[in-house]
Amino acid sequence: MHTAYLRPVADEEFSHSETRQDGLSEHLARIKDHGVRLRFHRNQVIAAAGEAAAHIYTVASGCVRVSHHGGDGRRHIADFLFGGDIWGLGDAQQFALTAEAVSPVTVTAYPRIVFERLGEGNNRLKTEIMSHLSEAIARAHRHLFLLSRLTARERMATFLVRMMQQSQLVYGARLDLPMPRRDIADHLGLTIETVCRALASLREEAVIEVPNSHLVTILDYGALRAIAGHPSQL
Amino acid sequence: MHTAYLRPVADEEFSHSETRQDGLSEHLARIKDHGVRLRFHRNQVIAAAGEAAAHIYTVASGCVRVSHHGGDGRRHIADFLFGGDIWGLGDAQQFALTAEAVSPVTVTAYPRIVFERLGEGNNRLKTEIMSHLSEAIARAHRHLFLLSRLTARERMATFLVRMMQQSQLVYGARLDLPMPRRDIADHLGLTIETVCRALASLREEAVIEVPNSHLVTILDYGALRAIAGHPSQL
DNA sequence: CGGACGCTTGATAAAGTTCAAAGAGAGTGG
DNA sequence: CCACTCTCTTTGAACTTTATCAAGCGTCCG
Repeated sequence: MHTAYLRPVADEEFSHSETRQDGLSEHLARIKDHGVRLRFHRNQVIAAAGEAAAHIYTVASGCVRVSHHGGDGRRHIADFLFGGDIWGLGDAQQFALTAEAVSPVTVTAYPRIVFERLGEGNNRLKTEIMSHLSEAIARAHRHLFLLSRLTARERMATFLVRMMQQSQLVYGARLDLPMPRRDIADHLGLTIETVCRALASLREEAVIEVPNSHLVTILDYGALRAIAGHPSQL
Repeated sequence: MHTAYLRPVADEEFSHSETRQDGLSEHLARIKDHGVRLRFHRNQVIAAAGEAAAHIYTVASGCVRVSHHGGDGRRHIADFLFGGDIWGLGDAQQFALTAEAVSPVTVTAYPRIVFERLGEGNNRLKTEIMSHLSEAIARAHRHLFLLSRLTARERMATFLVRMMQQSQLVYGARLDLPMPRRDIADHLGLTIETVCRALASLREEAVIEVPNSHLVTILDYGALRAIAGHPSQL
């Protein structure tokens, strides 16, 4: 029996101590008076690709997808963000990707200009940003390998393991997937149908259960990790 | 007739004014006495994944592939580096990826510790590094879309356009591809055979010529770009 | 000249996509 | 509260793209 993935329910008030935490939140706390709290409905655009990158965002609650839209309807979701995740760092003048609400979302938007002023002469902050960007690169590279070389089953298993590791939405062995199948498909470079079949395949082998479409119960975490493959891919 | 891609032959001595240039080279010039020039044969490992990230590298000449090796022989090449490109920035203690020589390569290795000392209190340098990392993220995201949603032909066309834009190895409309088909395949998430067939398909439509396996002549750059698709993918 | 290696092309197979249809769930209005 | 509708999910069947297997070719180098 694996228990390493057991996690308590995350209280709203704890959301800033959550996943993918770098030391940036303490810096943001210093300009919290400039932060504006915004709410978005499901599928609402938080910031569009091409738009002037005027703000930096932190996700307070909910799930955000960050995606690239090709001209002809083809789409790729680069990442899902959850409570505590930061987005919009980096020095691009315009956003390269679009951020949309997967579920009802609350974000805090900090004017970039204030953040940059905070960074001037603040070496520790710049180091933290570099660290954040480095981690983003490492994540992207792991995903490149997934898209380049893993089978549909392996991608699905890897995705579930990643969600287990980083999501605040784990209750025991139950994993909440707030995003629809289409989003998972566009994240893993598959179609909706293949995502369904990959889940069905894992279900048939008693690795997971799928009580409903937004919930997955992990029955055999070891098997799931084994299917996902090399640890460096997670 | 398109001429925008015409470029002079790059002289060895000009290689530091080449592709993907950020403002980092001037900073490196200040610690050039600490730089060690190293030569590598084809397929020699310059730095392996997992190895302590003790140095930062700049490519003086030749072509380097940066790759991720899955346990079972599956491989993905995240990027190809050419003269002037810098590699090893970011704050990871170990390299996440392996760098190998595609062709005979000359690199300059700077001890990371010296570089970091240079960065202490040097805000401009840190800003440059952030900029470099941001660009690396943007590149990775474009490649995620390629792997996720483009067909073999589209990937090949995109690859050729990218190489045209960034390579120093363009002589008129002739493009030198120093890497073997296997490397291209592992970069594009395809097999060797599919790379061959994609090239053959472009050749049959008179978009390119392939005088020999390391040389491609671009006959119709406009068509190539059209096949590659949305500009944001390049 | 011979052998090794990399490239190309062909035939077959497999994985995943597309098309189609049916079922499940959530929200809405009567 | 129920019926209705809309959206999302699931499964099946046919098809397409790409991978795999196999053979032949060219070229580079000893």
